[in-house]
Amino acid sequence: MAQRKRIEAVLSPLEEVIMDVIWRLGVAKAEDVREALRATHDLTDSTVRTLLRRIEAKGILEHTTEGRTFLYRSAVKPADLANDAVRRVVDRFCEGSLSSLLIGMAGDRMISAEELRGLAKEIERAEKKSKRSS
Amino acid sequence: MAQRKRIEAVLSPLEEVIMDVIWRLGVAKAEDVREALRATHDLTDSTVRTLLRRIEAKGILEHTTEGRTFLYRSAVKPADLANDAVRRVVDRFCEGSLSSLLIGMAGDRMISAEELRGLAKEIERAEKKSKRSS
DNA sequence: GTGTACCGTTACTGTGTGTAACACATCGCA
DNA sequence: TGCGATGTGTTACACACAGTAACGGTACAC
Repeated sequence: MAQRKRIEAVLSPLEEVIMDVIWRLGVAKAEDVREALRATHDLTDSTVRTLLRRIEAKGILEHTTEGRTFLYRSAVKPADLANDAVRRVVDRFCEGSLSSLLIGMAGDRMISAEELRGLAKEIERAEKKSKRSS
Repeated sequence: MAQRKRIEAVLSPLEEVIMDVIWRLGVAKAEDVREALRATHDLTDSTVRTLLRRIEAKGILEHTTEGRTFLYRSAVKPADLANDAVRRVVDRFCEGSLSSLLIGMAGDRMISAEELRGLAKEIERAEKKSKRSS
């Protein structure tokens, strides 16, 4: 598995909404984003562009150009952001122990013993496959 | 297991530091907190009190009085905060699926298949115990 | 009754976020 | 070749929140 990118940047709520659009579309120009959000957020073209630029400055987006038009795409996977966010949570509240967090989530019915076993199996399969191919 | 409290409030970095102190001490008055942080944060009495009041306003702290003195204690467990934080992350980045998050963390070497199995066992034990006692 | 310990009110500064106007460049077409 | 449309960059403003704290009131202890 490729070495994951470590992400410190935190996205503001609206920036996250924009990233959702990008992840859904894969590639998008400013106007695409604006269009996708029209129903929920009535932003001007200018606003959307500012947001896109800010997100890019944080290293979460990148763009290429097609003619004069910027094509934005995500520089990171959503799972990467999730991972780092969880890592921060674990470090802060669980003395770095992911286990204690999971146990808490089980008590909270967010996950069950069966699910964990299923995941373990799945992870092993993935590990074996990557070992064979390396 | 008692019904967990659902927490929306987000703590600022410094507020989190203060909560760390409270969790460690169990109960603390303003001066205790100030003392505990003296090495790392040189805050005035006034500042500490403002922070304590703000955290209490968020529902994370509560206090009783002993004479004229406020005794602060946490209204929530650290694990509860962690849980809600993770829930937010999962909702935002993993379409609500905790499994996909865990798989990502496995790829990231934050957790292994063996650990998941161990946790599954532990959780089952905890579940059985709580069933017997109910 | 005065100093001291404790709390409440108020507020200032800096930074981040949402929002956008306006200016500049370029392309296609009349 | 000049003009509207399209696309981007610069700059900025209002608001909220975080960190910080001064100041003023109240009550207890001696």
